[in-house]
Amino acid sequence: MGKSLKKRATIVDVAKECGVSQATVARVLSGQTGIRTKESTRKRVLEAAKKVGYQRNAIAANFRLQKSNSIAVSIADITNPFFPEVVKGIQEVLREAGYSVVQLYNDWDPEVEQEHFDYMVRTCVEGAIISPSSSTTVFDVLHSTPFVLLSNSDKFAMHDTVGNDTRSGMRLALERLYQLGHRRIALFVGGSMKSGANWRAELFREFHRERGLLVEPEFILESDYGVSSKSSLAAARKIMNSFLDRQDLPTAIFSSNDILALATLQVANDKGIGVPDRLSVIGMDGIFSGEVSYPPLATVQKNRREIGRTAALALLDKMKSKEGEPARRQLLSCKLLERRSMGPAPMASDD
Amino acid sequence: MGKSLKKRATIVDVAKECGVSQATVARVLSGQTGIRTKESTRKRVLEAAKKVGYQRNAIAANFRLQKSNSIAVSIADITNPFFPEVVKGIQEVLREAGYSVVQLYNDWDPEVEQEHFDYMVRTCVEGAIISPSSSTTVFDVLHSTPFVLLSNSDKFAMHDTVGNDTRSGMRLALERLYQLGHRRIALFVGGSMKSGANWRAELFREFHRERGLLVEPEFILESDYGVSSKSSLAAARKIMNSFLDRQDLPTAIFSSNDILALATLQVANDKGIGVPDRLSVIGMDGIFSGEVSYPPLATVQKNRREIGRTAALALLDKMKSKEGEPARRQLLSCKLLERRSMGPAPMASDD
DNA sequence: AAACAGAATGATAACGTTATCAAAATTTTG
DNA sequence: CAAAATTTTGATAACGTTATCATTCTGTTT
Repeated sequence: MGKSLKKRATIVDVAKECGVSQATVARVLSGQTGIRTKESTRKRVLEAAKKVGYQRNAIAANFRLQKSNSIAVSIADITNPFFPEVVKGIQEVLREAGYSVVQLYNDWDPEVEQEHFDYMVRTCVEGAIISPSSSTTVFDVLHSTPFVLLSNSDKFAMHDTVGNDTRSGMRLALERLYQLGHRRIALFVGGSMKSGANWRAELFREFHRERGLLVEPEFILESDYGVSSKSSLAAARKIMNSFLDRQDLPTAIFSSNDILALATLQVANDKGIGVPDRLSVIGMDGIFSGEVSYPPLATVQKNRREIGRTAALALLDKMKSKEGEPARRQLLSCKLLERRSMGPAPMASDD
Repeated sequence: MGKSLKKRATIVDVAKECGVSQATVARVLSGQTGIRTKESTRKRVLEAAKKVGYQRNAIAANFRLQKSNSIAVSIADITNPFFPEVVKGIQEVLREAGYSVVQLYNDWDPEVEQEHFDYMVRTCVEGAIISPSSSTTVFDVLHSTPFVLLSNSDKFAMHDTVGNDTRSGMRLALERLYQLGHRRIALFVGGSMKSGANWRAELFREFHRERGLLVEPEFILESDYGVSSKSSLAAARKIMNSFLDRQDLPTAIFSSNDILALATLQVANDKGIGVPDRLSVIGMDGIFSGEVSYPPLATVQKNRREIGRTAALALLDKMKSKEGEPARRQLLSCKLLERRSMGPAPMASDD
């Protein structure tokens, strides 16, 4: 406000400076290709622009062109270690395509999320990439704004989505554990979307059924998903603290995300339960902390950057496409990262 | 593009719908307080707006008002675990103040950074919070855009800065180590800004001088700061792998950031060097990974969210202030977080 | 040198909102 | 009940850019 901003130069100023019409100046400076201008005037204009310190007013240009040149990314919480890498992937692609990216964080609050949707419409973002705060998020406000969801839930099948094939990823881990001789496996899930936990438990039971194993109900553990990694960690630690006291421990624990697995590792270390000698621990996501834990955390890795890139490309696609095309769903495959927290099952009699 | 966006409704449409002038509609819908409108027409307008699905066109409004309502945050890399929390703090404050935040990542590339500065001017951001990519970053382009730097370097003394009092933080750690009986301490610094390493080494020597200890030159270790946490970790691990093989190990290692310390922990674990029994390890920053390492990492904690909040408040301040006020420098104090990777120095004769 | 084609330039109208001022409607006052 | 005071409305001009069309300036051809 108070700044003595001596009115930034406009094309009119440039035009006056070098004695041509503003139309000519606009032609030269609009950054368009394939405009015809005499080389000599072109030069004069560029010099004059430099002299008066002209900088294109993007607001005015956007207004005239009726477009914002910006795309919104709506996620719950940038401090969740899953997201930064995703955002980076998104940025890479969208910057390349000439868009600027506005990020909106809703802290898992559906109301804030809806406000953000309103904001997107108001600011005329040309598209959005959204990680829904819950499985019941409604996107009505965005009826004329193209968007892509970061999700692998069936609930959003009517929209374009990009997600990880966590089902296959989970199978990958379970099968490898089985192959390593593990027969007593526990499942540790976080309950961010209540529904999410269910399919995991289902798949877990299915896996056991297929192999004629029976599932010990007590081996399906659930932890509240906190609003931050810190609180998730604390909640998970608490559950593991009581679980790992039992006599008949499983030989392996598969966790639906790395935070849960890291909590498990910590508690195991504290209780002197050797990992992986007595207990194998596998997580899911591939966050950085898993690289520096002890032992380093085996995990089902999601390629987060690729998710971001794929989502961005999908959005650009959608923005170009006609309305009424069927929803496209992309599931990226996960990769099992066998780090030292997993190993062969201990001999049954050893204990 | 292809979307059949049946021309979104404008105030003109609303005006037609309820038979008043667009001026009246604007008065009702501009969201301004203290405008005088008859309650009955006010209601009519609001109803009509709802009916035609009016959403204020923020681009047009911003254009008219000659302001963007947005603020830029320029940082190197959002996947650096230091930043997300800072950004969160910034967002909290700026959202509250009614601004939207555009984030720009330059991946430590000064050229990209300069492009981002140009972008800020073009898009008329009303302010910027910048974590300089190097100590030689030039801010000339931003002469009429208020900005605040995230830095504690003297190099930027002419600008408003918000940073951590890392000097005091480092002393805090060293003094505590001394108090715990450590006399053979090593310093492990990362060389992001070459200059940064120097003051740390200087302070390290000063600390020893004050206590009549002599500094073993080989106890000052330097690691290249990678472009990502991953590469930083690898580089640090390599250095520690050879350093920790020596016979006369220090009893403690202070690292200038948590990544270096976590690498140290890992290598120590691998080599069977007990932490903290034989070696105390302290890091700096307080990133999440330090909570899940083994043992949990003692660290000089920077309150990253508070840094963000403080920077945002400082920027809002600066935006309101007249030009020509002296640069304000805020250094937030750090806190020593004594987790289990640090402990009393081992008895000299024990080994 | 006249006629033409083609390139370069200029004048002007949008884009949707807000702000200013004048006009109309309403209420208050003598 | 008229005049004044006040509230409420309407007409209109910006904001800086781009796009359209008309115009002027080139250079080429007969």
